[in-house]
Amino acid sequence: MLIQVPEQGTLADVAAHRLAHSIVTGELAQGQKLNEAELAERFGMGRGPLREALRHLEGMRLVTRIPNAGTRVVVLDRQTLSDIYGVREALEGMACRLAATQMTDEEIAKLSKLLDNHEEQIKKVGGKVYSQSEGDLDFHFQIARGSRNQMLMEMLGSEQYQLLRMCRYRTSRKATRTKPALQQHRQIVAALEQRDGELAELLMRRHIHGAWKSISEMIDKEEGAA
Amino acid sequence: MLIQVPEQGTLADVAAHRLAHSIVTGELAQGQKLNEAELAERFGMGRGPLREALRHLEGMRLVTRIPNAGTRVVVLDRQTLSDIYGVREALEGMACRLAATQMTDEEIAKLSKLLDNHEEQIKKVGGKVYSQSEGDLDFHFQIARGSRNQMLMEMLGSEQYQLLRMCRYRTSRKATRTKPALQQHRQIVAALEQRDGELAELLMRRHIHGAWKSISEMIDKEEGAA
DNA sequence: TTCGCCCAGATTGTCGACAATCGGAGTGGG
DNA sequence: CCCACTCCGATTGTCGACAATCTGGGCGAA
Repeated sequence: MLIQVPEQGTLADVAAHRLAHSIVTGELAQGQKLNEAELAERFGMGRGPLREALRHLEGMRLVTRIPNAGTRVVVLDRQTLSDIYGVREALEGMACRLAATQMTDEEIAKLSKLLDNHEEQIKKVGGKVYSQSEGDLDFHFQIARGSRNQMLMEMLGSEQYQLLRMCRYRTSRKATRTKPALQQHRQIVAALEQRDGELAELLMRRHIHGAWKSISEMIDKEEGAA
Repeated sequence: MLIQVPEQGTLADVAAHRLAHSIVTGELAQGQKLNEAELAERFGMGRGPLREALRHLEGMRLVTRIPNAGTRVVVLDRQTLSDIYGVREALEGMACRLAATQMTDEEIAKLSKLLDNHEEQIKKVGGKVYSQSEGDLDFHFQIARGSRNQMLMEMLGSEQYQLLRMCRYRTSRKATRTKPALQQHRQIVAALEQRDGELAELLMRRHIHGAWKSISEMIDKEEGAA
């Protein structure tokens, strides 16, 4: 659904997808250096296609490259994360406003159902926090789809601008705040059902702002500990 | 200023920059196929670096690639342009709101001065419509800088998401609407001087919305003629 | 001791050649 | 006359080797 099949196209494409996945899931640590020869062997291909994959990732800002000094996974410091959440607030708010007028009744019903599943999983306690996070991702992406704005969809959910997804994986597995989040999701769906775009936008912005505040505190604590 | 030096890094980097520039200025037509061997010879390099450059552009969505069938310049149809302007409205509005509280007095004064130059050039009649468009670009970018949000700056002005710039070059040279645009710019600067973020956002959104309406009509006319 | 130089080892950048695949012209049959 | 098949040229995908550059450690002189 969100994770697309490895795409049996060129080797460079599969490498780009695998690397992108490894990066957003945190399997590759931030700032980690990416050795071309090593990765090429791991993926069973030559260095040519692998370099192309790295250039692709560089284009979407998942990695940083310094000439003659290698490429590294991008580092999301506190300031960058703050910036990202600010942009997300604007974009997802916009998506909500549009979705309120553009989504079909069926889509909204499906969204509501998604939250039911979500609640179910939370009751069964936290073994599967990961899938919970994945579900949250799905919720936000479905709304982006509902906006009927292709660019918005790409920025928020698709392979493009994975940065937004990256911080989620990095933070949301800590799994605080799942219950208030669910509550807020319900409120948003209610606003969509009433076709109240302004309210939906307001609620979404508040939801994301709250998420950032929570994550921000968490970072402060981590840094205090370290 | 906005156009960065060709960057004497790797060959792939200079190719990426030259191609990106050719695309956003319209020197390379939309949908045009890009032949690897031909471009490589034109730039005086092998196909390796050139392919990397294409992969980079693919990452930033300036070109589309179909396996075993070559890469083409992205095509901005009417729907895509509409989507882009919608996103720009949200992002530049946000930039304005932030800039109202973040910009220094000096920066705002400089912005006002920029508009003076701008007005000067308009009075000298339109030989240099191109530079007028460049000036408009600068105005918007300076505000993005004023937001102090790095991600916003990259999305709106820097090399990333050149799509936004691309449609400008393609449309704004027609040079209608320069005077009302200048008027709106003045209003925005006035709002910034008063540190009224809400008003500044409103004005910017209206400004961009108006620009889209104007461009949309122009496209309709073109399609009607064709 | 400490600073600077120099030299390997490793890593990145570039090229040329070869294999795989696609599109289209030409041809033959219905 | 039209459709389908085949083959060929052109273009893309991939690999291996070589050149250029950086990094880190050892050595010698002040």
